This record gives sequence, structure tokens and C-alpha cells, in this order.
Amino acid sequence: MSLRHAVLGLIAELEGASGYDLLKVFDVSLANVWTATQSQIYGELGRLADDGLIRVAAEGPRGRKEYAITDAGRAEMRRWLTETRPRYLRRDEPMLRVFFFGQAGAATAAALLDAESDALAGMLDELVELDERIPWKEDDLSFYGGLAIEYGKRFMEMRRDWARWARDEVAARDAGD
Amino acid sequence: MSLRHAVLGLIAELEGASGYDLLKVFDVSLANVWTATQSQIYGELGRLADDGLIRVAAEGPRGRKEYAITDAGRAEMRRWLTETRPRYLRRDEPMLRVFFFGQAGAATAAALLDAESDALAGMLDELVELDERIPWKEDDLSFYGGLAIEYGKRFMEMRRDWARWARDEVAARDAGD
DNA sequence: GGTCTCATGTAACTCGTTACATGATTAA
DNA sequence: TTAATCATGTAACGAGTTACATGAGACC
Repeated sequence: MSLRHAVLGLIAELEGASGYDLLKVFDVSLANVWTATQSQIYGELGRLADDGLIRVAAEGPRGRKEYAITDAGRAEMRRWLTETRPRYLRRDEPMLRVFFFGQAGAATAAALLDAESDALAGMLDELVELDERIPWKEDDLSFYGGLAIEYGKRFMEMRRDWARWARDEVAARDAGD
Repeated sequence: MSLRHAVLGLIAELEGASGYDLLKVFDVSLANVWTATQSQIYGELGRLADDGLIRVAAEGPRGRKEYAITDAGRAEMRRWLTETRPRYLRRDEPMLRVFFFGQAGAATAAALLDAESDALAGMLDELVELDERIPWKEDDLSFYGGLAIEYGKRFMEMRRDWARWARDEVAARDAGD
């Protein structure tokens, strides 16, 4: 139940946030780490409130609901961080396709790998820009969010370099043996 | 519908494979890229056969069904590789937790990061061993599978190094300012 | 007055996980 | 003979996606 803890953890850090606020956080910094849709977030906020882990602390204009974490919620967050082990489930569509590039022919495979390294270079640029735009290290969320952004940058770099290397391997195999 | 194409692609490469055979491929080489459970695989094989993309080519002992791809299946595979763009959906539980390590205190955060770099070093060892055990480059699946394994190794290395770096950042922040 | 952003919610569907259930064949 | 491996299938549930639906407030 990772989404549950993502939402709960954000409410803990961002007291007074609404579902709409969380949605923006998911789109920007958390996107590198966990994606969520609008309907998921609102649904989970409702369930967390029903279970007493968060509560509606205030209501604003346009039906806005501002949430705050409860003691039970803080305890659950600590339990999740310290008493559960994360799962390393990999599900990576671009990399899955690589597995089958042989079925499209070597020339097409090389072109697809080129397109991927370009896409990755673009995503890396976006992250670097984001990293420079946000004032890190001010508070805990920023500090740990900064660690996650650094991870995102390393990830994109590694992957871009891999795509370039793989492209050369495919080209060499096509030309040579 | 990535699982569908993962199963379809494997049947294309491994003519005569059964659901049970695919299950092993998913557990070993494909695990770095796409995970699937037994019930998903059998379900998808049934649906692919219903849709005419694969067919039961032979039946073996113990109810074994050996599948073969059809022309419609090969066309669908080509279409998927060349006419669709992959999605970069990241959903990474260990990294999500990092986002909230501040809520457990700096000492606990450092310990959690230590545990993670150890786990990653172990997974890297497993991949290196796998890489040495399997005879790559013999056929297309092995060649492209080898590219994916190289990716897996780079991924683990990057991640292990990141965890060590992050641990030092947390320790420095805790000691210093 | 019109458009943009803020703001929430639900319904239908697909995908993924866990657990159960069953049985044949092989090798020690 | 008994344990391991091979082999398939389904049922219930939980998680994630897409689309629809609605409306209030802010800005120009």
C-alpha cells in the first residue's frame, strides 16, 4: 500500500495541504519516484480520514479541504518506515521493448535506441532545471526530496549512457559477425 | 498493455514454450524489466489465443500446452515496437520511502540507507552471476536480453552508489548544521 | 462576460496480487 | 513410496487508469 503512505507522508510534511496541492507535488517532485492520478489521491484521502490517520483541519473556498495528520497517522508512518521492507518491483516499459528489438530488425532497433537516448537527454535537462529552480535543504521535505532528485538525475544519466552504448552494440553486431 | 506484449514477444522468440516455461523466463532474465505472476501469464496466454495472436501448437504431458505465434501476432508485435511510444512510469517503493526518511529521524534514516546499499550490492552480485552463467549473444533473445542485463547491472551500481552518497549527506547534515 | 485555475468527486474498467485448488510425471 | 518438479487454472480482492461530471472563485 505505497500510495497510502505517499499521501499520508505528504500530509505529515505539508500540514494544511489539500488534495489539489498534493496533486501538484505528485506531478513535480514525486513524479520521479511514485506516480498517482487525481482520482487515486482523492480516494485515498477519504479512506485515510475514515481510518483516522488524517483529519479535515479546515475548509476553504470552493469546497477546499485542508488535511492534518493525526497521532495515529504519525505512528503508522513510523511503522511503515522502520518495520516494513520495501519491494523492488521493476516494471519498465522502454526496457521491456529492448528485449524484443530483434523482432523489428537491427536497423530499426538502432533507430529506436537513438530515439530513446534523445528522450532521456531531454528528461535529464528537465530535472536539472527543476533542481536549480527549487530551493533545497531548507526543510526536511526539501532535503530528502533533494536526495530523490539527485537520484533521478543519476538515473537519467545512467540510462542515457546505456542507450548510447546499446545502440553501438547493435550497430556493431549488424555490421560485423 | 505491456504484459500482453511481453508474453506475445516471448512466444515469438521461444516457439513451443508453455506457460510454465515463460514463468521461468519472467523469474530469471525478464525480472529486471517486467515482473509477472503465474496467474497473469496463464490468463494472458488464454486471451492471446482467443484473439488469434498465438495458437496451441502442441500438447504435451501433464496438460502442457505449447504455443506458437501467428501471423497476426507477429504483425501486432511489430506494430507495438514501431508505432507506439513507451511510457516512463516510475513507481519505486524504496525511493519513495527516502522522501519521508526525515519523519524517522536522521539516525534511523542513515541506518535505512545503509541497509539499502547492502541490499543493492547483493542484488548486483546476483546479476553478475547470472550474466556469467548465461551464454549471451547466441541468438536474438540472448543478445537483446544481454543488453537488458547490462542495464540491470548499471542500474544496481548507480543505485548502490547513490545510497552510499545519500547516507553520507544525511550523516553530514546530522553532525553539522 | 468569459476564460482560467482551483477544487472535488464518482463510475467503469483494466491490471496486478494472493491464495486456493488440482493433478500428472519423474527421480531418489 | 514419497518428495520434488511440472503444469494449469480460477476466485477474490486491491491498485491503477480513463473519463465523466460539476461547480466556485479569480482575473481580465
